[in-house]
Amino acid sequence: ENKETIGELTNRFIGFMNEDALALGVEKPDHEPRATEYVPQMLELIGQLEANGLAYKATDGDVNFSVRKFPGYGKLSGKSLDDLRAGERVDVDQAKQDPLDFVLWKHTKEGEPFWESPWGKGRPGWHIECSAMSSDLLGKQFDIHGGGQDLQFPHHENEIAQSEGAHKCQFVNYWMHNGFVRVDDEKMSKSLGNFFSIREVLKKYDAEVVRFFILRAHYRSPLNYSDVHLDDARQALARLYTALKAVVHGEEVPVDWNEAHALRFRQAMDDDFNTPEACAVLFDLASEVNRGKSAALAGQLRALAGQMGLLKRDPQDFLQGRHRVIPTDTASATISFNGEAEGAHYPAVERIEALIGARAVAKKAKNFAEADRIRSELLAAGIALEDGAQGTTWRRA
RNA sequence: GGCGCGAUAGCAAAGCGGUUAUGCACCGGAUUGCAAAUCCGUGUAGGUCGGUUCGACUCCGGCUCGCGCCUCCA
Repeated sequence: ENKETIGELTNRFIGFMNEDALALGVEKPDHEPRATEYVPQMLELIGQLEANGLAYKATDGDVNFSVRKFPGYGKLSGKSLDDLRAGERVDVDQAKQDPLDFVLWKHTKEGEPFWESPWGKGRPGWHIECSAMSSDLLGKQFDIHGGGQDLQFPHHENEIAQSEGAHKCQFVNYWMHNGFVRVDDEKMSKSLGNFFSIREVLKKYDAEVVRFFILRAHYRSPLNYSDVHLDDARQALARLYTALKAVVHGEEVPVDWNEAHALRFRQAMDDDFNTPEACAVLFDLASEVNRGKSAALAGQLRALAGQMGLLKRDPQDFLQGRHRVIPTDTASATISFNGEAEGAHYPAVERIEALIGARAVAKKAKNFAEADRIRSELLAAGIALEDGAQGTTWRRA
């Protein structure tokens, strides 16, 4: 519609995705394969499946995988071929030998992109892409394969059938399926109109708050998104940063893995990535930091949180809402305090500091009415003051 | 209908066959000029019906409710 080529369009959206991931503190993968660059490997895999008697060319020109000929079919999702109701919602393709057979190679259709192949011009089926790319980059057998729980069947089941059917060895050692994001307890979907993107959320909420919100729940659980929950996460994360702020702990130190909290933390993370339990350890540690003002424990708190990509910033920057990373339409940009949350208007830092100074003068003169008036004025503007031994500090309320 | 996952206090969310999860919110106290932050303390749990057990939120079974998949595409 907008005259972009397929390559330009996909590159544009890959760029957006990378910006969002960067903002959330997601580390870059070692490989970011693209299906279109792996067609030769896919053809090789399909050829191997044909040689092993698991693939056939159907009357319509498609090359299909024959699920009945692969003994383990259904082992991941616990489905039985005889119980599945093919054609329940969509008419069964008559060219298939079995209704549940899936396409490895689609014959070309007018106006669609195509590649040459031993089975004629066409394009790959969805499932074969993943089998070809993963075995090429990670080997015929590898440890962990992840994905949304909706992909377990048929996609991951089909990946297993293809990969094990071609290579004759176990495909994946562990499967990890994550729960869905819901909005106000409804499934996020375009038809419900409750669909929004990461970058829209990041206009309103700090990326680290979003990251922390996700880590507070187990990856397999459904994640119910709502502003109330994001606000809750922000308050909780502020407690951790406040503990760091209260104790001077100098340079960043590595995790002391022999220390009690670290042992609990590691145990939780080793148990199917129990990040909620790991977060609980961080809060216990924060309480101890607050009690004992121990620089060593504060360093440990920051180091352990860093394992999950948290608490990496200067505490004041977080508490005062500075230096947020917000994706833009062009490139990621670090913005400062005044470009803050959509629709909110906070006073300039100079203004805040001037008012704090004026309040200090009033307090010294025992003019508490004026001091309280200034504090109220700032609070109404979303700025909370805290009087400590080292003077008054401020943060976003 | 089949297969799978889930149901925890006001909200969110874990572990665990008997002993405080944790966070937010709330309440009492300390601290503070008053607050905030922090500390100390209290309270509020485990859908429902049965079973196993000396003892069940935790194990087993039924039921109810919710979610995913059972489909072309991705």
